[in-house]
Amino acid sequence: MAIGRSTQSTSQTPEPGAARRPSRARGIPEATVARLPLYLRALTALSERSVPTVSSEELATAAGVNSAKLRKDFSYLGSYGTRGVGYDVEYLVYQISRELGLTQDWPVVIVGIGNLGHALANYGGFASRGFRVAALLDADPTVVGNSAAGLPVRHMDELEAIVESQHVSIGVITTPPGAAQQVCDRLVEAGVTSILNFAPTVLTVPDGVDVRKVDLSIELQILAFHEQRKAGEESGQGDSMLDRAPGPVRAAAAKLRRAAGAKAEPVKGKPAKGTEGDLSAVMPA
Amino acid sequence: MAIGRSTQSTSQTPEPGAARRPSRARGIPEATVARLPLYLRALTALSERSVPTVSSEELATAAGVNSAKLRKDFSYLGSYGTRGVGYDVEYLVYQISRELGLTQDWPVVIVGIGNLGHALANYGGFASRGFRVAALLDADPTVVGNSAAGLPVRHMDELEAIVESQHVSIGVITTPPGAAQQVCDRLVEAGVTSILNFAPTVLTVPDGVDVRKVDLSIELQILAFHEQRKAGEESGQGDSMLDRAPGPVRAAAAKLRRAAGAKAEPVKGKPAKGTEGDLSAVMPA
DNA sequence: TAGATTGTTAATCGATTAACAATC
DNA sequence: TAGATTGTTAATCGATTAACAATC
Repeated sequence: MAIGRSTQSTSQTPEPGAARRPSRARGIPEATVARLPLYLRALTALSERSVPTVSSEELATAAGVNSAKLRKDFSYLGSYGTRGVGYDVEYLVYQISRELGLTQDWPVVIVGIGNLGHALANYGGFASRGFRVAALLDADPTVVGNSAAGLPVRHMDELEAIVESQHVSIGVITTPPGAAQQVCDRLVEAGVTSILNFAPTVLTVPDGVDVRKVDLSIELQILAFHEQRKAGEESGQGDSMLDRAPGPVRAAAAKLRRAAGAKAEPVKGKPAKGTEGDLSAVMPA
Repeated sequence: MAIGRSTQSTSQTPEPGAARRPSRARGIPEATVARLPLYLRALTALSERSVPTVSSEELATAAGVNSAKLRKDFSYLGSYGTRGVGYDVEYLVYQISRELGLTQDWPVVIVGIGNLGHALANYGGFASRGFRVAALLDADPTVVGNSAAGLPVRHMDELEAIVESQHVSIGVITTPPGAAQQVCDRLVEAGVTSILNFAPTVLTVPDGVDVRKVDLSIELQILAFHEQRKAGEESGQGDSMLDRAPGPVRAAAAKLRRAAGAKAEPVKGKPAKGTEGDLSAVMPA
């Protein structure tokens, strides 16, 4: 591990764990920042319907949060509402946009134009909120030159020149996991200071660089956890007696299993739901 | 809002806001559950390199968290380590897999086979961890019948039959935003109880249904917020004097602006970085 | 003025972290 | 035994929430 580099997993919403990230900027908590885009989206929809004002209760419902939280969040931005009336939709759209930095244009490069990179290049929500695809980049000569979303795919060699000439500060990584760190290093070296990582890789970046990650596999695993819990509750089946045994018994069993050099192998291809994990691979006979 | 339905935004990591979600299952905090997949990924990499044991410090580094947090997380699962030695890699892979429900197979349907649905269907990480694509579905007749990732795209009409016959409990929504709620309703009605939503829509689901969302646009906006802050710090430029003014002054200005019927319009197409938001649209002359 | 709704307070809850006793 | 490392404790920090005074 290089000194002065933080492994900023800097993942989802709060995660104040990420060591050196200044958890609040100008006093706005991370959790609030993460909700501002939700409010903005709901407000934009109201704006399109020409709704002039909205109460915290209505807006909270539209954004999927509770109104106390919303009012608290807005209180960090300032006093933008009117007691007894609510919030001016247009005005709040502007204030939140400004707070999020969306009143300026953010050129973005996407590196790795496989299926996912292609999908992102075509993603409408990209352009709609101040983000502009400055370039699509790939290392594969058979992909370079193709066009995606009306833009040519350019070779990685051009990365530095593009980042510098177009003042790109945000990079999106959609490469295979093996290439992600290397691409990240080049982006950072070229001057990118914010990275959105779709590769299932923990990126190491210098201080001052923000990394957020989007990880399909992790999301599914979290759902599976809750799904399993639901199934267990409803059928009454759950862990084996042994796994529910009190600490000492369990520890002794663990020792046995380790001593046996147990090789764990998740069971695959079994019918779903109501299937117990096959313990035979790790349980002593 | 229908009674008995919760708008479970149930977004990223902690978000204990989500009203009725039982925030811990068998005592495992949500924040810990969300990190288990990270540990599992790091452990799997060690396993592939045939590393027999790992310390909390090493594993924490590989997963991008600190070791105190990792040990605390593992303490919720049980006592699976050996003091003075560390953790048995294979054994821990198995225990975490089991905890996450990955020792069983989870059939998944993907609804909406545009660019993103296509990308997900091809996503390797899908199959690798107990998730199996049971079907790809789309409402568009010109898409139905195409094949993606070796599977035929089937018509939405088949949704209910597929969910029931294959015991699908997890659905992935990659439709346009306008169709998402309707698709969600059908999935839930058919028996799906976990939904991963890629559409930028707040989904309303009955109690007992988990929703997680992945939202590219939100991630980029959060990055933009921090990026703007960095730019402001380094150049000393930031808000206008007025916007930094103390409460009462700001409130008075707000009132003026509202009275003027200000129309906010984010400024687009401007050169990036170092551009101030154009306030002319919302500021009184 | 009376009703409505914000902005803030204070209590509660959950997550993080450092430190260290337990123990391999 | 001595060194290493876990599992747990307790303090701290940040986020959520209900309630209500301020005020439109």
